[in-house]
Amino acid sequence: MTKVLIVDDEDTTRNTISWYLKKEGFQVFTSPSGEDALLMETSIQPDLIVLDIIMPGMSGLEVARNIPRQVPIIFLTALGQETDKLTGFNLGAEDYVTKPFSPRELVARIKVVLRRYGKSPMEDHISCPPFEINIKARKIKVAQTEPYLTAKEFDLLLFLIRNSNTIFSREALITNVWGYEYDGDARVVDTTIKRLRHKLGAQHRDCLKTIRSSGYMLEVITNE
Amino acid sequence: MTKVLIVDDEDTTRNTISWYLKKEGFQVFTSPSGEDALLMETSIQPDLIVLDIIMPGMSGLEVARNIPRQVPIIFLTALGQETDKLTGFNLGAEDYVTKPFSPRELVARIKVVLRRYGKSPMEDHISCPPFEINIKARKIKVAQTEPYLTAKEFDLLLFLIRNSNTIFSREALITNVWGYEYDGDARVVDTTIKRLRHKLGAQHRDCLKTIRSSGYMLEVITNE
DNA sequence: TTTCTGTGTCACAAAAGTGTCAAACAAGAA
DNA sequence: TTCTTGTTTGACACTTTTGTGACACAGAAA
Repeated sequence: MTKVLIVDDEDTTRNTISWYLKKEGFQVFTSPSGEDALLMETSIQPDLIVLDIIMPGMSGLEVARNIPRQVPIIFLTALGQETDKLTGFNLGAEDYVTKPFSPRELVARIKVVLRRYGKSPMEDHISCPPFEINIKARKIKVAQTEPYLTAKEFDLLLFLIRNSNTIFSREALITNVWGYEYDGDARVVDTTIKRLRHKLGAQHRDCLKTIRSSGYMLEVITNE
Repeated sequence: MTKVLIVDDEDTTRNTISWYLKKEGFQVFTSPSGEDALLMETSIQPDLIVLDIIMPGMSGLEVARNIPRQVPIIFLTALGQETDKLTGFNLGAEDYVTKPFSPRELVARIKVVLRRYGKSPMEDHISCPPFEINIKARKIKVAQTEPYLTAKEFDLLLFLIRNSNTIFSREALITNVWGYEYDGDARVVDTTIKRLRHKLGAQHRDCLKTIRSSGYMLEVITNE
């Protein structure tokens, strides 16, 4: 699974790119600030970073300077900031995209850079009986049925499937599925789990285990 | 099991951080004062310390200065104490978090620092015949069976397995399993042991030895 | 605009876990 | 044996945690 981290202070930009990349089967992480991005970088270890240069607080260039690891970066920049371009390439930038840009173009460039780095193409299908997930289409098949899941439901289930047979506290699920900055009641998880169980039907609702006073877990049969 | 020591004079701060960390599977110790913290540090040998700078009595910086061992420290500081920041980094601070802070952010930073130090939050499997413990799923296998254990039962058994063939007094078990702050009858241990024995069944209930007027011990065969 | 869908919050009911207690019981000392 | 001390156990009350339906609200769609 190829991980891409998007750093930009504008919500719309983040969301747009994120949406297009998810559709292509990437695992997407976003951060609205350079400071947070640095933290996330270490823990996520993304395969590529899309980095806005102009941000309040720490600039994209500073972020790039402070990343210890060698990771390809694509900078987003306003029209005609030629000096930045030079600095950026010195910092190991792989590419530049000038705002405003077409998301499709950005996705294409991301793919090019990843290919250059020998990253395997993104996964687009996961099989984890009884689940079959088509990531690009964001569709899930359980045994014969193909229940309709909303965005959050899908994300949560996908995360649990990727990490099956592991307990996650509500907090952990919040940070992994709802995201870093989400601040709200952790019991949304309960509600979403409930909705998922309902949609999975009597047959498979039991895959979603409650581990009392610890959290939730997706249990699937492992044939060791 | 990764140990984190939290030092802060405010009860709420201590408790909040503690709660979030425990949810993530860390073993948490807390201290309301710098003096105590120093004592605890030597006996506990935590993997990371979260240290408030401003405290009555000994300040966080002094504490840091007096810790002989090399251990990563994350300082908590009030907004804009820039001078402190410098001093702290000289004392080997790994990170700074400015109060007020989001607990989720702090947890994320703690994980980053621990990763940098090559510590992961949890091991995931223990084998100690006839016991097999899957920590990620909080499941325990005894010979063929897989008895359902409640949270406390699991914690107690896990502790005893980790420290098998060692006698613990009820008080010791209370502080290690129930936690420092627990104040209640130490005889809960008796009840929990009883419930465990019941669930282990006739085959293995004898692993849980009673050492009259000393405490309890888990006895397993060691083949040296 | 109005309508519809997805998402989060809340309050309450139901379920499950935990601690306390007292009586019955065992071990060891005198 | 008998006494004393410490342990086992079941019952019960109480607390915590979870499930669920109803509702509010925002943003997309019509």
